[in-house]
Amino acid sequence: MANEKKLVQDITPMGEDFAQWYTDIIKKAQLVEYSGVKGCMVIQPYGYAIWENIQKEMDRRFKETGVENVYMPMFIPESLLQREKDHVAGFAPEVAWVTHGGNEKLPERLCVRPTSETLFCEHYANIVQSYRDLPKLYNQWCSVVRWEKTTRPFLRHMEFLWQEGHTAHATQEEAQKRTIQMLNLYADFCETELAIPVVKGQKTDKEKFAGAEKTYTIESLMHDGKALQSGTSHNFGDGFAKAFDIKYLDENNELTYVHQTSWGMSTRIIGAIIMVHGDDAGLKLPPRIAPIQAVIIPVAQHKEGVLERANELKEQLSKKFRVKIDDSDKSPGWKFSEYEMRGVPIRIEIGPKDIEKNQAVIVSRVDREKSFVSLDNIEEEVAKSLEKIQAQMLEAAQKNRDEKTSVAHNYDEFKQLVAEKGGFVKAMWCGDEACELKIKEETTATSRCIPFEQETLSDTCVCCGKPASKMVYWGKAY
RNA sequence: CGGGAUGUAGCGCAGCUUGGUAGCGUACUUCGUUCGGGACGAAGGGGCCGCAGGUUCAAAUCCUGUCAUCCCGACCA
Repeated sequence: MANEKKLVQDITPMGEDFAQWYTDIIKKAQLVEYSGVKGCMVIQPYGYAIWENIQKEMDRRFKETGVENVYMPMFIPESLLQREKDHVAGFAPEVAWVTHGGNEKLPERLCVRPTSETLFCEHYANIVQSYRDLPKLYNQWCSVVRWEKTTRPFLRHMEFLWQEGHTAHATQEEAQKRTIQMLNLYADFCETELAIPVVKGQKTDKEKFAGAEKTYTIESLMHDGKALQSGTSHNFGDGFAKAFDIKYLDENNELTYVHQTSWGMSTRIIGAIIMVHGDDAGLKLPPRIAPIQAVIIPVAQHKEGVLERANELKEQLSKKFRVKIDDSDKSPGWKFSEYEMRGVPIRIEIGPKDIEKNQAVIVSRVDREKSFVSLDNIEEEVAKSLEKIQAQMLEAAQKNRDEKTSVAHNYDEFKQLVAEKGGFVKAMWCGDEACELKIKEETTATSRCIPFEQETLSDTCVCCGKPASKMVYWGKAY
């Protein structure tokens, strides 16, 4: 359709004010509502349904690799949190403390979990005795609390939902293998299910997780050129095992420390879905996780037989797809715009003219392209259309990311790219944290990751000019 | 936590300069006509103006404080 005019009022155009566009969409599409609790948001049914679909598929993938779900307490005694030095230093500034039970002051205060490494470690120390007990591949779906200074829907809540996987292995090799396996799982999940292309790589020491030996990340790029860390996977080596005394007897009857990993993805990823795919008409949800994959809009529904046929169609399609029918007495035009704004991948129009011809009209959210399909093979047509949309969305996101990825050969070029173009800037780095700090200080860009796919852009660090062997993705981030 | 902005009906806003007890658009309810890209008419319902103090005969309006939200930094998934 050539009709490009803005149908939905009150959504600030992206180009005008991206941040406002983001909040407008979240409010208009009813994903999140602010609550009376500072920094905590109400995730509304439509937003939560996206999370449920993400959970369902991710959980399936975890279990396929042998992971089991567990549930840990939400409180951590202060003494337990203190056990690993780097870990507590990293999280202490942002934990919430419980000091009273009823009217009585607690002998030891409890923190509300900001993450559960310490609890898993304590548990593993209890249950791991022999190499036969390993590996332990646990995951939990829960919420965690971090006392953030500022919050934004999905991107930063004081309490947020996530999954945290925690594994214990006999050897460092095995732990490393699992760390990378989960990173790859996240990356594949993002690309296949969410149509979000990611860059896989390792975090620099400055950016790595508190207590980790190595932190890996998948980084995605939003429509405004800012990066978003979309999932992480850490290898702890035996650092936590030593702090928590997690030992097992190996085949040679020798006491050995376990090697651990942890990995997580949060509701923040929903923010990525919005910012990677959305446009000025509203949300655009990847078919695979869209709560409603197809909405049926009866046209001239007061005419005889229309609603009946539309409902039949709904029944038929519901066996294979997530389908909604809107038979409210709003005008068809209103419904068209509404479901576009809410990101529903396809709309099916069915009216008297269609019924006469035994057809329906399928309209894609991606390009508003209309196709007339016979009711006899509509299931196949819907399936085909959803698949096509999923592919188109990934392609568009890839194109956007590629266009916003550039190479800086020297510092002037680097500064200019970060300031004027944004996006990912690829540049060589000497490995010295001082350069990272200087770059952040002067450009506000941070090192996003040292990608697995390395290129040699030059022999010298873009910042200090000393010899460099690592190519790094830099960018402003959420 | 620093700098800036904004809080008036579900949402978007006007009114504030010059105090006199609240209005517009949209959404909502009912009825009728409509229905293939946000339909039209008529009649209704809804707000002690973020909150708490103060000044005043009188405060949405002036003053102080506080809270929340947004933007830019710092911190972080």
